[in-house]
Amino acid sequence: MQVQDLAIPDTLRQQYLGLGIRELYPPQAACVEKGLLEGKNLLVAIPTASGKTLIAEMAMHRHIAAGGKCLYIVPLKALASEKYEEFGNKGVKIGISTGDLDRRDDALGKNDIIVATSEKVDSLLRNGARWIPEITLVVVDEIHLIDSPDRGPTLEMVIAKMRSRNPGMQIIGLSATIGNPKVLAGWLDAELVTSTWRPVDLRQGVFYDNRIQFEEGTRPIKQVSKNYDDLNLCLDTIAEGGQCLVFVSSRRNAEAFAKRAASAIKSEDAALAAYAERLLEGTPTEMVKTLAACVAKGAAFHHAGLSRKERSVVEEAFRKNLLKCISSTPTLAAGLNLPARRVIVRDYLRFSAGEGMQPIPVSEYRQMAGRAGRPRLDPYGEAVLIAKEAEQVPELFEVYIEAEAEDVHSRIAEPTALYTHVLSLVASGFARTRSELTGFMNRSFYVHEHKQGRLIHRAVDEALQFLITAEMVVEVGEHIGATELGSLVSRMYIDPRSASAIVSTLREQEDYADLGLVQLICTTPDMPTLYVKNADLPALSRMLEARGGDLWLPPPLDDDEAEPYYRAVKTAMLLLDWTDELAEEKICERYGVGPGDVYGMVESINWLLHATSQLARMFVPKFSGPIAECEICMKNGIRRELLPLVRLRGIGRVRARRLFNNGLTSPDEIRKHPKEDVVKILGQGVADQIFEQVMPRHKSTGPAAEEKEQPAGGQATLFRFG
DNA sequence: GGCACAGCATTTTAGACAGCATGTC
DNA sequence: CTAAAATGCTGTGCC
Repeated sequence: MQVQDLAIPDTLRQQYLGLGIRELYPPQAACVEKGLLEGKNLLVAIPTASGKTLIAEMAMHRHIAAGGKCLYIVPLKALASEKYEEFGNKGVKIGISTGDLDRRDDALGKNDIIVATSEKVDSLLRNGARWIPEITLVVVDEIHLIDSPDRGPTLEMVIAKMRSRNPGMQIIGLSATIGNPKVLAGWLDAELVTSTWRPVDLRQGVFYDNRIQFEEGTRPIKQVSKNYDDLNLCLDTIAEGGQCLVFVSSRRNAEAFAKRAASAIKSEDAALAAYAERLLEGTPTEMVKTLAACVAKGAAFHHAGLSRKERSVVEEAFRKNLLKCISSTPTLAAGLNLPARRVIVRDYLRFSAGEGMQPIPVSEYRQMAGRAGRPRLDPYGEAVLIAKEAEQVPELFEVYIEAEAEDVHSRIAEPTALYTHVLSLVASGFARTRSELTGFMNRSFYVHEHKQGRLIHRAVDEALQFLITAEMVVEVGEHIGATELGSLVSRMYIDPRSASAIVSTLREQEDYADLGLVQLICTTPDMPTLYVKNADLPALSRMLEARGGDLWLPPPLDDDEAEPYYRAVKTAMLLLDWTDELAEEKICERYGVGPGDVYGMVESINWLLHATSQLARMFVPKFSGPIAECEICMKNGIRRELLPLVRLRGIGRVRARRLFNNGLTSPDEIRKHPKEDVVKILGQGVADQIFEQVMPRHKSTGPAAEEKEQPAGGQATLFRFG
């Protein structure tokens, strides 16, 4: 099918022709034939990198040309940014909305395409974003993630809510190949497009005894290292001029492989040295030093312990073909598009708590294998599994290479997933009575899949009962509605169980304590917690001994609850070290984590502290002041004594500390000192900025310091009935 | 008695969404 | 419950 003949806007056609795209890939053509450009719903279940983006883009431009608006839903923040870039510069307005990147609500609605994560879309629906009814096309990327136990229910609910709100809208689901695409397509009232076609030839094989056995023929691999097959496979691709991605099961494995690869590759490139230098800026942690040493020699590792900056350095250097090899945990498999000539799936067993070592699912193998082969750059891609015994060779072929993809199932019948979604349906007006609630759930993928909803209706009742007991929902005759608390919890996007635990524990306390507060939040299901090692136990007991009085939750008597308790306490300790201004590298060392973990944890607690301070304002006003202070301390990573200083614009944790240690402990104090003192500490520019704020020039406006201050009392206008 | 070290036993183990309101070194 | 690598611990040999 020729681009020339497509019913797409002419500007887009010219763009494509300009890029040398004249003919559609077969799966793309199939989509057009099934009514992609005529508003038909579509489920496109095709392999990674076979042109899904173009399919979505053509449909979106059609809608925009007809005055419509499009919503593109992605599973990861990193993917949102990637799609934002891809869709940009083509004559339409793109907006992006994730937890940390956001145009304001109303301005967001001015865009033609809005890219957002599924949770953010859910949140926008809960908060009543005004542009939602204008959406005429929803594209759901990686729609098979509806099967994910933790995040799948949100995706399912978002799809159901959007379709319920905008009944005439077109929906396009983009999926990896799955076992039961017809069932999913049936739920979406969609035409189904499946295909195994790929733009770059993918050769899949198993390595054993110094050769790769492909489906057709074998390929010998030179044995450079005696002990490490994975390294030999990697060096083989490099010798041939390709790059290599190695997927392993743990961070430690990823780092160990990168070290080995680095000392075997030994690149000496000035550009690589510059990247390594960039990593070492500031005071690097041990992990970053290791990473920089590897990068300098042409290899790197990639896992969630890396901060965003570190990740982007690695990704960029790999894209520029400077890095020859990355060893990675699953971060890279699911995340952004970073293809390589050869993908080595070294560890296909992964530890899982309570279940021991588990084989990874076929879908995950496919996702990793799909990274092999860069379109237009590599002649072919290779995905290689490593066998340790001869018998494993046919087994791996059977279990992964020739296996059918798994079926996709609804995960929405999990009672724990339903608390938040039932509350949201009630609070945002999707269900005003029990029968409306049942009616909504009857249109879920779960009921479509199982042809009956006994289990789910029971789970919904259970969730509703919890919400009524927790005073988030009230039932008056026929009518069910959200209370002020329920509405707030739904809009803050926290788990009702978290909110309930926070409110009831706050109410029980006589006195405020940072430790108790942070401990409480770390115990909620919304907070990720650190793993507790045996070696941590002495330090934890010492802490419980010394500061037990400040804890708000006593140690459990039951052994089963000991682990989550210790995890929460350890996490709380890390966060208190952060507000105690302990240097990042010390925190990483003390808790055995990477910079990325620290940021992740701080980000989570900030979100929950914000929610907690809103809850406290409403229900436990005596704590609302100190909690709001704790929130600012956590956001900046400072002790309480610096609070007055960070209220000034341009002052963060470092500058505030420098001022404080020089005796300038508050804006008032600064005003009393000669300006030269501040210039000496922070330099001319910053000093100017500070004095502008500290010295009131107009009586009417007052100093900026006061404007930034938050009101401590209740703000009735913040809340409205749902 | 004290130290170095081989060899066996034990420990440890992936990832990442959300609020809010804009500016740190 | 399944693996594999790093770290911890014990015991031996030697001075």
